[in-house]
Amino acid sequence: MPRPRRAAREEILAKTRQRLLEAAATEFAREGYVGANVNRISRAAGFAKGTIYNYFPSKRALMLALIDEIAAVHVDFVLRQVEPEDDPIQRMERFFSAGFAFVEQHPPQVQVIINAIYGSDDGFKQQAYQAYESLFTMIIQDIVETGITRGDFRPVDPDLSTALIMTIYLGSCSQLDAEGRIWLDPAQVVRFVLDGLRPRELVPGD
Amino acid sequence: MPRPRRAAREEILAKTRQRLLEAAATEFAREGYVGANVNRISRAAGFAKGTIYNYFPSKRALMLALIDEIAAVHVDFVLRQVEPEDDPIQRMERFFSAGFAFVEQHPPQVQVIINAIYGSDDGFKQQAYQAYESLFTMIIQDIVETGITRGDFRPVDPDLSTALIMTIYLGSCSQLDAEGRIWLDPAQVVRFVLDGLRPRELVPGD
Amino acid sequence: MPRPRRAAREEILAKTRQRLLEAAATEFAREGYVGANVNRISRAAGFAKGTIYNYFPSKRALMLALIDEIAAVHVDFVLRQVEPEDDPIQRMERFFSAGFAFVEQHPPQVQVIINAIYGSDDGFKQQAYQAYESLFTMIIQDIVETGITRGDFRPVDPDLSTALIMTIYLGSCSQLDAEGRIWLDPAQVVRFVLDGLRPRELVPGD
Amino acid sequence: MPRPRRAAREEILAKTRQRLLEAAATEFAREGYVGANVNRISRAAGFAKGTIYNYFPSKRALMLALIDEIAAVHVDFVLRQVEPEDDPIQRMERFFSAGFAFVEQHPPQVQVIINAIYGSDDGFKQQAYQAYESLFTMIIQDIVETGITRGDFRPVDPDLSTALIMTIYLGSCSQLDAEGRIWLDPAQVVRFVLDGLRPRELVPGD
DNA sequence: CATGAATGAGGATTCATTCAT
DNA sequence: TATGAATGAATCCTCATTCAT
Repeated sequence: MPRPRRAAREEILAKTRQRLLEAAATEFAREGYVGANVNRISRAAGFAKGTIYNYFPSKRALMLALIDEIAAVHVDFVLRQVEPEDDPIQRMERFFSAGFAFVEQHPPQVQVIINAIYGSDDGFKQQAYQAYESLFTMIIQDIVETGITRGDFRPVDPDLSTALIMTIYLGSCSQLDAEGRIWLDPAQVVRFVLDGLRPRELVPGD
Repeated sequence: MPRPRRAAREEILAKTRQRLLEAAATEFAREGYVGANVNRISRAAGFAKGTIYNYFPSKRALMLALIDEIAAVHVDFVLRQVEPEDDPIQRMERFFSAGFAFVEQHPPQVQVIINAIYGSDDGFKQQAYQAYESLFTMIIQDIVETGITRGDFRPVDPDLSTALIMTIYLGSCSQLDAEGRIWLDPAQVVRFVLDGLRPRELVPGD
Repeated sequence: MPRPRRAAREEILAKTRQRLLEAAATEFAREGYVGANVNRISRAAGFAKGTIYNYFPSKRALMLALIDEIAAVHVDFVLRQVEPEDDPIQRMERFFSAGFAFVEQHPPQVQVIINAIYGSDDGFKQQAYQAYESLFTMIIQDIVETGITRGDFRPVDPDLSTALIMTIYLGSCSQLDAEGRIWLDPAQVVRFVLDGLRPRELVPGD
Repeated sequence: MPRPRRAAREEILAKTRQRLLEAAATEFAREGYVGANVNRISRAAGFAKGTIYNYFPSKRALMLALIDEIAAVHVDFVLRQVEPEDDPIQRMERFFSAGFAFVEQHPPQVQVIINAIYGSDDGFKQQAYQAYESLFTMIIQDIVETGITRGDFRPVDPDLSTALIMTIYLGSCSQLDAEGRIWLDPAQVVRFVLDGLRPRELVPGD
């Protein structure tokens, strides 16, 4: 008898897990990992204190799962919008515009990632780096290296450039005004980056 | 009246305060603000746990004082090395080389600042911004604007550029390897920035 | 939904709360409010130290709740015994005999109230006064004023007399011997009060 | 050479002690014994933290000395004003008027005594009782017993009456309004007491 | 699986007291 | 004798986690 709705049951479980992760993002973003309160997360998600431990074995595991979850959505969101483009320059523009759009749509999630990357916990930092690895790879290989190969970019060091691009992206994302909007103009940021990568006639004496 | 060398006494006080701030930087850097243990700081500085409260009224006040202290030293260190130069390009190079040198010499202090700027506590963020304001002003006015005026840089937006420069600087500072060395090559970072700012012959079709 | 007997659960909660209040009375009575140890209260009630914070948000809130609780029981106990009587004199006798009986049955609770009323904390004082207001009103209106109206008492000032009666009552309650017994003979105390209130033939020359 | 001003030196010591006791009264009155802060007392008296320990070996000793000091002044003040009178009734009136005057002139000191007598610390309670013993004796022997002997009072139990008189006195003293004035009218309080003691023509049926 | 009462380790803070100067 | 820096025990309170229902 308790067999029929296997699918429905799993769907409920997935939805509950999702609500918990959502609430966790808000709490971790506002209070930081150490300052966050697990019970508050569970109650904010509409459950009792104990429920969250049916889904995540510990606060730390919750944070790690959250980093993974955010990164997965984030990476997917960006990659999906970059993919259709062919031109490295336009791919780069797509990367930033999609990235900034994600920030505006998911401020707490982005704050969680920034906390993980710039914070003091090496475990979280590593988790974030691994989760975003495919995005890194994409930028390095599909944008920077392709751009250099095709002559759209100067022959910069791909690893360095990629690191700087991510730095600029993340740094820009953390410059929010009171309403949670990115303070730097995305268009200008991407132009600054592209200007740095664009090939040029050498100025005499360079 | 037992006035045992007023000056000597004040010197001891200053030295104790310094040791406490040093220990605080290490603790806050490793554990983050919320995770830091005030008693541990006091003992790491060589005192009993209560001693720190003779110097700072609360954990929060300690953190704020620490941000100020670090920023003062940091700003002073960088400005001192930038000042002798005249040329905006060389000033910029000095800014990065001095900045990276400071990082290598004071890893915990820098981590504290990064935590403050990228963390969730708006009070700390604001404190850091204010404490670094003179550095910002210097970059904007004495490097970027002067560089534009003199034709060393393209006519970029000074505020935006400065924000990006600081972002790149801080972002680079937080990319440390296991030994606490900056992972990005400082020379390459500054070259990337200068390349982005350098005036150019427009490539046809631009 | 694991709803194990809603009523049973609430009963357990109420019992736990009661045990905590009981232990709190003992501790506050012995140590005073500031000297009392919250952890000790919780353990004396048979729980871990944290448990008390599931029932009272703070030490202060616990004290306020305790004052209310004691006053409610105290007032109820006295009023119940005074009510059946009609005659003001007998009501007064009942007031004292019931009051003293309460003291002998609940020494710590009474000490807590005395601490609140005679102590330095105005918040506690006010809480106690409010909680005992109905007792005051009863004495004023149902004993003193009625007594005066009926000619059982001299036309004294009702407010003053009531204040003095309560003062005498509380003062007597705090005169305990080593075994916690009231040292003053209740019968004599009430006789003293009634003598003061009784109407009289003026002695010549008065 | 350091011999000459023995007297002057002792006078300074006495004055310092006095200032410390004064400050202690204020602090103990406001915060209660446990809540009082020794360092604050010393600084309020115009000295550094440590100074108070040159005069009193511990916080507890300070409290005990303070009780003694207050009681001595209090008893002396009241006895001096009662002594000139011969008539027990007028002695009683003097007792209350002098007592209330003392309260209005030394509110913190009186609060300290009330705390001691009604508080939870038996050591303080005992100290206060002993220090006020001569006042008790005076009331019992010189007012109540004499009054009974002379026919001014009814033949009440002297011990009981004295205890009640002190209870009424102290209770009245602790009923202060916001400005620290005694809320009960002293004249009415003493009249109430005297009415209770006065001999009378028995009302028929009594 | 959901619940929430109970747990107890951990940590910020206070403060009486000491003692070198 | 006066000072005040240093001490560390003591305590309120938080909260991650457990587990019986």
